[in-house]
Amino acid sequence: MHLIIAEKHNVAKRIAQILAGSKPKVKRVHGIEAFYFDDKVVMGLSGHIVGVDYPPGYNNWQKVDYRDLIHAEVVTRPTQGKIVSALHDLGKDADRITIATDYDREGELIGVEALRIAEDANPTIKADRVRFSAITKGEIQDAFESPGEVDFDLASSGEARQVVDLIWGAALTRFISITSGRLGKGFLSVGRVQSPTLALIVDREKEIEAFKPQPYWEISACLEKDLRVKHEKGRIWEGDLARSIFEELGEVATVVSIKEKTRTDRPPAPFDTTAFISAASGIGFSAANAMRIAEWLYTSGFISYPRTENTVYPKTLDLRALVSIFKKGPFREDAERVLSGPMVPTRGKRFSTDHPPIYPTAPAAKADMKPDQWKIYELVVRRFLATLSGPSRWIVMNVRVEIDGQPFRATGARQIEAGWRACYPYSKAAEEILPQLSEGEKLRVLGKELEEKETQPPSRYGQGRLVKLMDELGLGTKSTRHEIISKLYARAYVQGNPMKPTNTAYAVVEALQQHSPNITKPDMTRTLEEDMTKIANGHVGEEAVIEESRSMLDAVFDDLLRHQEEIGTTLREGLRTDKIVGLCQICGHELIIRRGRRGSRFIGCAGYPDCTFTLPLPKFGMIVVTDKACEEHGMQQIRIINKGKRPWDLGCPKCNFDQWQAKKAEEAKKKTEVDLLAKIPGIGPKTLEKLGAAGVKTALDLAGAEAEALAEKTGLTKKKISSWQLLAKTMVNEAQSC
DNA sequence: GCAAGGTC
Repeated sequence: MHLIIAEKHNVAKRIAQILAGSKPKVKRVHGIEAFYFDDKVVMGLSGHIVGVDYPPGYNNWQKVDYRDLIHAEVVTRPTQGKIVSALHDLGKDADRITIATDYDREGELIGVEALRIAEDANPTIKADRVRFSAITKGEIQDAFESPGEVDFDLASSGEARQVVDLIWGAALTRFISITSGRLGKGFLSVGRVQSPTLALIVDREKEIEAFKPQPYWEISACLEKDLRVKHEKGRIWEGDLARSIFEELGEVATVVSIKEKTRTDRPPAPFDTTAFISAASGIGFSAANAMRIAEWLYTSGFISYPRTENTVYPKTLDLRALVSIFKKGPFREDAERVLSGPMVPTRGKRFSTDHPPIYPTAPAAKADMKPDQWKIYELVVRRFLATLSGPSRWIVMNVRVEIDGQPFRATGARQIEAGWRACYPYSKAAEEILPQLSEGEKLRVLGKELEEKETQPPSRYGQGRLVKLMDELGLGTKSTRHEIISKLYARAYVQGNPMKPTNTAYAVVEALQQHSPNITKPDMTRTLEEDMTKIANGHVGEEAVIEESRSMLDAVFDDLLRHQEEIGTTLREGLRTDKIVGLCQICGHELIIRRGRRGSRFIGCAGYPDCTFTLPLPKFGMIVVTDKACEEHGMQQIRIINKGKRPWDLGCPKCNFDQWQAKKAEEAKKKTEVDLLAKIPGIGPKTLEKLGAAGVKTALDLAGAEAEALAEKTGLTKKKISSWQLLAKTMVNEAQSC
């Protein structure tokens, strides 16, 4: 039998369909679908099916020596048990295995992982490799007609990457966590990709803090015909100059020149993952949420594979047929407009062979999905249609005006052809219509304005922008960038969007920048890439690269361990400041998030034991001290993050506690009133039921009820009710007075 | 309980 291995289930299915003349037979092996035809069977993996880790015995963070961790043997073990078992079974019966995983480095490694399992089951199995860059009939058939060899060097380079990442990540993560005392659930982490990313955010925040705003002035004037003009100098840095210009402005403006130009505004390139996340971020989706929804749309058959670096549609894609699927439904008008045009697709800068750009694969109705899913689907459809639309055209008008010798200008823009903007409303460009004017025309000056402004600091990174930046710097991959960002939130290194680093992040980045600077820079990824290329080319062995990396890490630890005490001090100080909620209103000391003996958490006063002020905090979830303060109590608002749930904005802990107490008191009051009703002599369970059905549930309800109406509703006598009411009133009064 | 990389 001939066994064929693909990287994912979907691809296995497509390959089987293409290679089998007829429909392949589906059989489950250990729960995994395999596709049979002739004497062949195709099976899909789920990416990596094994992973690297330390052998047992290295699990105790505090007890394992760092040096041992750095030099420990790294083992590979199955992470996808069922798939491994299926592969083992199929391998036993196969005399040939063809690796048909994705055509890239990780794909080669994933293929070798599968091959090793098959060889374990059948040592004499013959292996080969097919390479294709699109899952089309032509490409697949060509690839299978001339298979090549498995590239073990390329796979080794991927393996070196895995080991280096594990060793550096584990050793530094443990060191930072132990040294800061943050063990258990709230540990601090370090990694080749996450730490440089965090450093970007921290460095930007430092820039913002160090920013000194510069004052400047802008002069504008309002003219007849509703024409607003600005002084040509734009920003004027000297206040005296600005004032003197402003004061000398007279009553009449003269139009000096009018220039018109047409401007074409080209449609956007097809979506790769980075551009997709960036666009989704622009309409309010976090990177991780956008990818989660895209994943769902993909597995539900609505869009193509969402993890791609390609911004050029492959020739084999039938664009006209694809647009035609939207001839019915909400995109009808746009689809018809596109179909009636020349339909020349745009191309982005990056052309790779991994997967096509993201495009819609099936029509859908709004009712088919949840609102967020629809928003993302609509974005993909509109982007797709936009890439096949013509440019948007504008007439740009530049008007120069003089007021008492001072040059002013106005710029207008009028859209004359919407082009792609007709179907892609996400990036707006506003029109600015200027009145009809002629050169030499005189206009009265109706008003003038001198505005004092300040230069603004750079803005914080939003998630979309950060993903773009990571892409440019080579940090992470199309599949991992959004996960890395989620990780920074999970570790409480950042909060909000745009992202603001916490003091913990400052402290960790600072410690690393001082003692292990390479892990905080994108260069580490770059050097690792270079080493991997060397391994792939056969110039150096996997082991040599790993050993060199180990000795570099040893040198880093020489320094780290020498300074462990001072690193611990600064780290703990950073962590402490993230736990300050505000100042105690009783004694003025800091209010700090503390941990109780049984893992409970509370806000306590630093003045303890002299001051015993406390506030409770929820048992579960990560507590985040936000930068918003309560106006009434001056305390920072609290946010609780539970994995997989929406964050809970608890707000000011004092307000929250007061509300909770008020609610409790209200409930307790209600309860005693309920209890009181049952205590009235003559009211038994049956009568209680009757009263309850009539809406009388507490003694207070009874006291306030209209006796006659209640008698009618319950069938009880009015006399009885009246006597109970008397009792109820006294009981309620008594209860309230004590 | 650590990383980053595949995929669902």
